[in-house]
Amino acid sequence: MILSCGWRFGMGVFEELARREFIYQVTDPGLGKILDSERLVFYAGFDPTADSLHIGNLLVIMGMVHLARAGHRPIGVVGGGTGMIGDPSGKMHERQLLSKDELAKNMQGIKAQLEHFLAMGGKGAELIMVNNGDWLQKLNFIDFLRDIGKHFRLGEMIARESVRVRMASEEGISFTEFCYQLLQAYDFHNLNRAYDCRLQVGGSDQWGNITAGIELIRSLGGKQSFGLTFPLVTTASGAKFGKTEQGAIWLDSKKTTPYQFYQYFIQTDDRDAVKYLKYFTLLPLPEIEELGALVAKTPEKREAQKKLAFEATKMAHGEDAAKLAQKASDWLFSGKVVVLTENEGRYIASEQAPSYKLSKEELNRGVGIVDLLIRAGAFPSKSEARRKINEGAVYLNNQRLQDQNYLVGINDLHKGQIILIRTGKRKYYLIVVE
RNA sequence: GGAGGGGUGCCCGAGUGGCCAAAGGGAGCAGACUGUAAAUUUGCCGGCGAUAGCCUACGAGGGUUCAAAUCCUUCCCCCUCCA
Repeated sequence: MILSCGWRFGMGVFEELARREFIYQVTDPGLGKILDSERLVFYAGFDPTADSLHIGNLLVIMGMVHLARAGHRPIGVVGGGTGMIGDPSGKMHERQLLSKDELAKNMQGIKAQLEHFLAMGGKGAELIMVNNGDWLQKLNFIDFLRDIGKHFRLGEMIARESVRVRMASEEGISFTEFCYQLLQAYDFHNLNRAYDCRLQVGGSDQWGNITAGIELIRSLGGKQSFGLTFPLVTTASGAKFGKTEQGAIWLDSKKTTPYQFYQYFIQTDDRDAVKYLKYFTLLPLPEIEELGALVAKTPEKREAQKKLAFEATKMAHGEDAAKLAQKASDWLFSGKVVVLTENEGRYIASEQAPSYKLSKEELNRGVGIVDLLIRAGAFPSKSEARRKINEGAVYLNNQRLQDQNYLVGINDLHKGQIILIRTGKRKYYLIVVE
């Protein structure tokens, strides 16, 4: 469907999203038309448990980017109120209340990241950032029951997928969690009142909460509002997307360096490459199709993965950082590097890859390989390090090292001032000597 | 409030007095093969330690016993039914 609204080569944003496989469910098939003919205010919610988002949030972020590019105004909602209630089902640990300072800090971090992504998407409408604690904490229970609770039917609330699954599960569901949908519905209603926000987007697990909001708005006499959910990002091999042994891949370069970010994406399964290009880059679809053809024809060249890694890193960290990450990766994975020159090593270490500083004196004395592996962060315990050495998983300057008692010394320092440690096939650690 | 069932390692789950650091599966890591892919296959998978061994662990505390994940007791939490 080609609509005449001018701003996207004739393709409406909904169509674009659809072709990029962003659309999982829509509350009203007419949404596409409205998105192409009106400027809407829309929102997505984020958990303020950390001062950074991670790539599990990336699809929602990119969805916002597409919408914002098309002229729709984004609101980022941080769950400072709902986050306080949280999910109490995990037995021991009651959800910690975030302090005001923490919350403010986390919200600030998330806001900056969203703004960054929106800016990378080109000029779009300015982001509004709000904390739902601002209104949720003011609520009075009796008023809430009378004004809001009245509009909810228990049958519907219980029938919701998220609730039903939990009720059927062994651990059940607490009243608090059960009420979550009310609060999120109230958020939407509140944003609808305050900003004329008429669209909520989110992950597919948010469907029930979103529709609850839409119904509440309607019951309270608001204009028609909409919901749109994005699919769950999966990996072809069944692993969780965005999880590594070190934990989540964060968007904050202090938590996950651009090099690590780049590495995560370059390791993408062939079967996922095209999908991720559509999701996580702004490359035009025809270009993505071409890359897809290359995956089919010459998969060993990994062109799609390289492009994906570069573009995704660029979105998250900017073009300069993406180039640095790419260069560092090229060096390390060229297959030729036995010993890095000082310049290369310093460059990689300072910019990107995990590195560890060692003094010259200490190196003169010699450092046990097991200790060094732990200090460099390669393994969490000596047992683990020893085990891996025995398995042949440890490489010193790209030479397999199988002597647990090996003392790393000054002789391991060729050309430059760098010692290259690798564990497994692709995890590098640089030891920088000074 | 009553009756019954349950809480085991990252997750699922077996184990009802010693042979249990705890079967099996999943996830993860590593070796082989490869393309920084997948599939396959092999190994590892609480910590310290070269081995022996030691320490920490089966919801939390206390107890019985030479010996407890397993028995007793108190407490906490979850599920189902009844009130």
